[in-house]
Amino acid sequence: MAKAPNAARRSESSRRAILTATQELCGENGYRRVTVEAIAARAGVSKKTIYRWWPSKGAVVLEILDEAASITADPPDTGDLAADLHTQLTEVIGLLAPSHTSPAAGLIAEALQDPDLGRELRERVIEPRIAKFRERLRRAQQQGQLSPDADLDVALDLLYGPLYHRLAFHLGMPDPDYLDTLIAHALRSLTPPDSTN
Amino acid sequence: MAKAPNAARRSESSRRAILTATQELCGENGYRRVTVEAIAARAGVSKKTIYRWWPSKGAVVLEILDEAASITADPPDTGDLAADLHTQLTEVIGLLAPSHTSPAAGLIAEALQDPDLGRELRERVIEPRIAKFRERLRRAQQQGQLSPDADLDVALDLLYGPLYHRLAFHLGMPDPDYLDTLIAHALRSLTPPDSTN
Amino acid sequence: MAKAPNAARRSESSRRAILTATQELCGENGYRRVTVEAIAARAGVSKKTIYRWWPSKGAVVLEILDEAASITADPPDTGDLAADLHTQLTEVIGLLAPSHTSPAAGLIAEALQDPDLGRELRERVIEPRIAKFRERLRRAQQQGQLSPDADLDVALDLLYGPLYHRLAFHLGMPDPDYLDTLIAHALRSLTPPDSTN
Amino acid sequence: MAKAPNAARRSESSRRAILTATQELCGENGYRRVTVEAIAARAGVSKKTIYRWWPSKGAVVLEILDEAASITADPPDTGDLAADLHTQLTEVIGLLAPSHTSPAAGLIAEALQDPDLGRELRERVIEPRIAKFRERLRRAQQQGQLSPDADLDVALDLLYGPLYHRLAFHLGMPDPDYLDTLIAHALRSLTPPDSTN
DNA sequence: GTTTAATCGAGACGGTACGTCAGGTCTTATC
DNA sequence: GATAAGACCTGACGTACCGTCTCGATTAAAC
Repeated sequence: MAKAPNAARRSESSRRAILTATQELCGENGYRRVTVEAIAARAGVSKKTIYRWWPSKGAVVLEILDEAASITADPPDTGDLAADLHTQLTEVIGLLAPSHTSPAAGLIAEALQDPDLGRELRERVIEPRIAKFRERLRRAQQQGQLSPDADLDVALDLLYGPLYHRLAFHLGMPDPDYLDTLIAHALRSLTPPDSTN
Repeated sequence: MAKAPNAARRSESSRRAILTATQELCGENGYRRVTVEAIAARAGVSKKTIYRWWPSKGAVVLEILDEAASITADPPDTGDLAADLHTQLTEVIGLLAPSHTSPAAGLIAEALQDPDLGRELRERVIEPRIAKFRERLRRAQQQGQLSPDADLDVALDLLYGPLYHRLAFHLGMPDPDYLDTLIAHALRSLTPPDSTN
Repeated sequence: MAKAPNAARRSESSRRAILTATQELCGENGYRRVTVEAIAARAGVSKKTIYRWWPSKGAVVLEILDEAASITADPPDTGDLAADLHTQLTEVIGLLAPSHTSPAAGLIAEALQDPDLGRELRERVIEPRIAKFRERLRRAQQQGQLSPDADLDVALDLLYGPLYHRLAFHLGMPDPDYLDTLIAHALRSLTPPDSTN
Repeated sequence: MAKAPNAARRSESSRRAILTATQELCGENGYRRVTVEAIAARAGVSKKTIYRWWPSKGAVVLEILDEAASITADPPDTGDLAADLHTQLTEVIGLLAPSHTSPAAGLIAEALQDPDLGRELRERVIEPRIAKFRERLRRAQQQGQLSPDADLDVALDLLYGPLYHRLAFHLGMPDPDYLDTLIAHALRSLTPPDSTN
């Protein structure tokens, strides 16, 4: 505790400048080519200030995603499950594309090879959002739109999986029609065969 | 043209040493921490020799995967589709885990941020294998095990997707039971509702 | 003018703590490795407080020497010129050795490359002491112990010179016997050849 | 031994560029303000190349002095001892002045606080030259120009000392007349009182 | 006895340079 | 002509201090 920098005296303007510069540089050059030096230069900030508050470039980008995620509303619940899923997944697709300039895609790539960063990413950004998504699915399940014994983890894998499959191999994110097809298949497999839906 | 290295004079022993050293170093330190310098030192080879034949560390690893893929047999076809899928996906899981020392996972991570490497990876390693996998599915479709109008791309997304979803967030690869569950869901959504399977 | 610090409000305890910490750190690590940050930490003082009253580390050390010099008595005058010179030079040797932890030696080294600090050092510490030394020599001259036309600057150069010559090349300070030899030579060259001394 | 860089492959042009750049920068900014980064930039060389062959800025400057010393002829021997000393000391004065841009003065200042550098400076540059100077004095002694029992170390201290005394306090190097006076005093103290010189 | 204004501790800040590391190119000598 | 060895330029890394600055809290002078 005693070693932590004194957050009370932290300069909010520097923090903002760093986050903004990082986002801009990701957009311009792609996550991979962003360097801490360039962030510092663009933000008009010393490298020390970046390293004082974040352990690495990845942590800065993580905070960007974290902020973005905080602002984002909860998963929609209009009553139409398929439509809500479409809305939700479209938003995720928007975060991941285009993969070579998306901070999110860059961070996922780095986190793949950095367990610490991966854990941070999962705990601070992914799981909270997934939890809400799962709640949405649970509500649907309680309303009989999903099989009562459906495994919601399976649902998450079937719905999110294709996005990351395609991301991994630059296959291009699903277009709206294809996304609907994917959702339809996922839902069909999670719905009782004799359902009257 | 005159500048292209003359493959006829290429030293096979150097090539082997490089590939072996790379694979060992990936296993020991993880893809991320492997450097061309370390490969050269371990292989008893000059960096120049590596760069003469491969453009980057990623390309070396790609060749390792390529070789491994060539050796691997075609997707199994025992007649039992679910079992064959299980076999096939288990093999992929074996390639991807553990994600921090798997050359494949490392290469996917790097390719995410390097379009050229991504293209190479897709064309030389992924697509040929997927093509065979798709053939296997097509045979199943012709035998009525899948809906005649099922979209095989959807099948690929539903079957492979969960692996990459879990890879992306260090969620752990599916265990055999869960894998069966995933396969069952995928197949159910690709099978006519009135199917007697 | 309004910006000049108000000496009346100055905290004497901070001043003392800074000077003490500096002296300790010089002794422990050598002048070169002493930093303003370390002084502040050791003294329990903010860097701002140091910079408010001194322009640099060198100035702090200068004040230490200045204080020490003020305490020190005037050059001795027992009537025995050679003995008095021996006493005086021995004291200077004590200040300069051991050269890597002596604040004085460190300051001289830094002043060599910093004209401003050099001027301060000369004006505040060196010249006042040299003036008294010169007076002592003048008294000796008036008493016929030195040639009436002896150049006292030469005397200073011959007497002090060897110390700095040896300091410059880590040749070790003269031991008492050698010091006597040096003094004898200096005096001989400053004394009339037919002197009956 | 195995860890030492392979001097056989060393680039002489880089070495020259580094030494030249360093000398220029010393002359322009003074030793103190010369940085390894600036040397590298001016020489069109990477910092790595500098650190491969020298441990520090001081070592580079040391090599400059070493080279200069190698080129310089031996101490003169015209038979006129006082004149030869004058020539020799004038050359040393030329090396040390002006003290704020002279590489030699800067190096002496740094070596004062860096025992390793000090030892290198002494062994590689100072002692070889002093040895020849001492030989010159010994020849003079054998020819009866100095007292047969004169201590040549004392001679060195008396002759070189004033230069370093004045260097230490920015007192200005002796002008030719004053230098003659100093030499005359030193010689008088080293010559038998009844000498007929 | 209050004001009140400067100093104090703490330490964040923009900088400069450090010394190190790896990338990818080029040179030299060997086979 | 390909190779092993490794020097080279480039550029980024993460760190150490510099000297400046902003914050409340303290404190001594002026009211």
